[in-house]
Amino acid sequence: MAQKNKLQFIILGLLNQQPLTGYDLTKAFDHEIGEFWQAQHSQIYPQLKRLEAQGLITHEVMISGEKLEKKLYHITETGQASLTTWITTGTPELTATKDEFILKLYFVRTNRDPRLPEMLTEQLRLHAEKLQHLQARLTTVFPTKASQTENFGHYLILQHALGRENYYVGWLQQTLAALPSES
Amino acid sequence: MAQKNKLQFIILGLLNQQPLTGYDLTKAFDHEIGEFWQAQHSQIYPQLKRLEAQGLITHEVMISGEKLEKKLYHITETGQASLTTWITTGTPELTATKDEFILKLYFVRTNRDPRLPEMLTEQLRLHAEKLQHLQARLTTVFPTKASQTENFGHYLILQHALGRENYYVGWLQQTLAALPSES
DNA sequence: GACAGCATGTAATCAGTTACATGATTCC
DNA sequence: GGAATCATGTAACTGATTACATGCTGTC
Repeated sequence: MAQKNKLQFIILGLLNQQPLTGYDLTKAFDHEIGEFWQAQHSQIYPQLKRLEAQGLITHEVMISGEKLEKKLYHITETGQASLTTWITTGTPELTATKDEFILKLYFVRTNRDPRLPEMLTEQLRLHAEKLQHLQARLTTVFPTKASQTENFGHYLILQHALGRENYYVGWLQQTLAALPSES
Repeated sequence: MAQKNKLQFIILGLLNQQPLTGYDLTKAFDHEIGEFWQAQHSQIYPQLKRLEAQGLITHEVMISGEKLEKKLYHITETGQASLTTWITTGTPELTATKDEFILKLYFVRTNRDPRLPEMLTEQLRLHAEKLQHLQARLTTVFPTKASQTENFGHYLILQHALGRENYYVGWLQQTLAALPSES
């Protein structure tokens, strides 16, 4: 069932928190939400038009300075209903993680393949960096116990991503250590 | 950089093990390799034509029964070189895992959201099933220590997927247990 | 003869990336 | 005045899914 256009729900979810322009939404994908989902402005602007045509959002035109027009989008009640339905409806399909490194590994036939140490070491470096980055994010975005329950979902997924990277790093270290010594 | 056409390398990798028809390749995505990558025949047949046009594979026509033609594809030396280059070249981009459930969680604002227990329980069931399935696969495909080093890459990624699901299940259980009691 | 499975292809559509294109505002 | 950033859009292309389309083989 492909992707079933998840972007529309991300936009609805973000607009449900506060009115935003297309530009604001684009920036959101460069920062916070970009940690686990990406979208470019060339995808966002047409999607906004479609959502508005469906009556899920509306916009008002704001003027910046002399004449620069920006469109501030608001979610409608219909939009909120659509968002709620999406969140409430079950998510019975586990999306396969298309990890290119894992794919390459599949075609390595023996544990004596001379490329293995280098391949694993590179991934170890990358995932250790990601782990560090997530650790820093978690402590800056959620410094206190109280802040964690304020934006609970965001806290959960950051913490989940951290745990996942932690597992990945451990697995890479173990696998590297278990390789037969080069000889 | 999008996907950079990984399908071509999967096909090359599979043909590097043995000659196969388009139909065989399609089936491979329903079974073994389908555990972590998907492709339909409508994507495979055109890709085979492109790979052949590039000289990375060739085919011979086989006759089944009276007149059913099948095309048995072989990898060429150029194809093997291309496969090796792909595996050997670094994999510096970590693909973000686009997990729809995680995305939904992001829009849940408080730990008292009444939808949380149900959402987490459903995922727990799904990932526990996946975990069991992977465990069964690992013991049937790699019953002995010796078999593990025979097809080392496949063993590694199955074992990696198992560990990942194991982490996911544990995280879901922990998160469920830590929710405030319903009242 | 019916049916499941073998075998190969194309067409239409959708999601997502990259590139093209334009203009205003703010700060130095 | 120049540069970075704000702000909005379209076009071209790629990767992937779904649907359309056809015919043969082996088994009951």
